[in-house]
Amino acid sequence: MKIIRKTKSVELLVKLFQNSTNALSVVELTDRLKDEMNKTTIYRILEKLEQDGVVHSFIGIDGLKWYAKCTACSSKNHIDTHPHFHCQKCGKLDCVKTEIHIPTIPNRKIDFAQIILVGTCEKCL
Amino acid sequence: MKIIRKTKSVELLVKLFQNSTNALSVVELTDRLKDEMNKTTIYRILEKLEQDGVVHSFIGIDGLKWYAKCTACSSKNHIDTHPHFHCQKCGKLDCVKTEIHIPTIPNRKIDFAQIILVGTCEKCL
DNA sequence: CCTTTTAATGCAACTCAGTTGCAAACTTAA
DNA sequence: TTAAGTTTGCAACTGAGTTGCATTAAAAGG
Repeated sequence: MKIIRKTKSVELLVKLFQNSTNALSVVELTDRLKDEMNKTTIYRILEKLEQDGVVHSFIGIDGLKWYAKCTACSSKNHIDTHPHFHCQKCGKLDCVKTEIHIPTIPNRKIDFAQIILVGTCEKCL
Repeated sequence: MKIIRKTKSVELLVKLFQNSTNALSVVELTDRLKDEMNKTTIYRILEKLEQDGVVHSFIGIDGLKWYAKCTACSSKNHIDTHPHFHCQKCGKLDCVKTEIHIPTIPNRKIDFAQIILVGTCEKCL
């Protein structure tokens, strides 16, 4: 079992997610951390953090890769079923706790659902 | 009101969507039509077809742009609320008619939801 | 404390989807 | 038939994400 080593870079990234209620795109991260570490490093650490169940990722409606901290995930069981909310005005993206019921579909097996709610957030209303 | 001109390229693309029950990625289209037309043309025509309510687009969980024919859309009212089903085995992606109820979220305005159901399709089961 | 092994990082170059500018070809209208 | 407007192709570009390889840093073993 290969556990991620807590290097400076890893701790810096983890802290960023802990201090943030919303999701972060890799693009934003590489920009904010461009003086601290290389973008390749960021991509690699995020990949490991996801494997370890620290963060989860998804592709936004902008086509970018977004990461957000997990609250109840493990390396084996990623609960990605919660929806994400994308504000079209400020561009912020966060996880929402609201559960959405996914109906079964005849003759198909649904493993998980990726749900992105698009609209206007609290601040921008 | 600028209506799309029905050139050979446009008709070819429209026919492809009419004969297909599932969604088509631009990548697949540019490959299938590489002898008929340029990829720039494909991107431009799809953009216009979407404006006219002939097709609708979305970003798949693969990060690629997918298009599918509309059944009840107009240039003004795109009903993108229906979910899409992505088969992880064969990679096919299609529209499903199953309606999914989107609950309201306090202090937020939801314009639309992008829902991608990921699993195994009829054929691959 | 020093050497060996292993893992983490940076850099540059690359891939690939999607975009843009411009010139050539084709339509339409006068 | 000419002039104006549209569509297309081509080439070059953009930008997110990836890969290979050399370098550096950290753990392990004496």
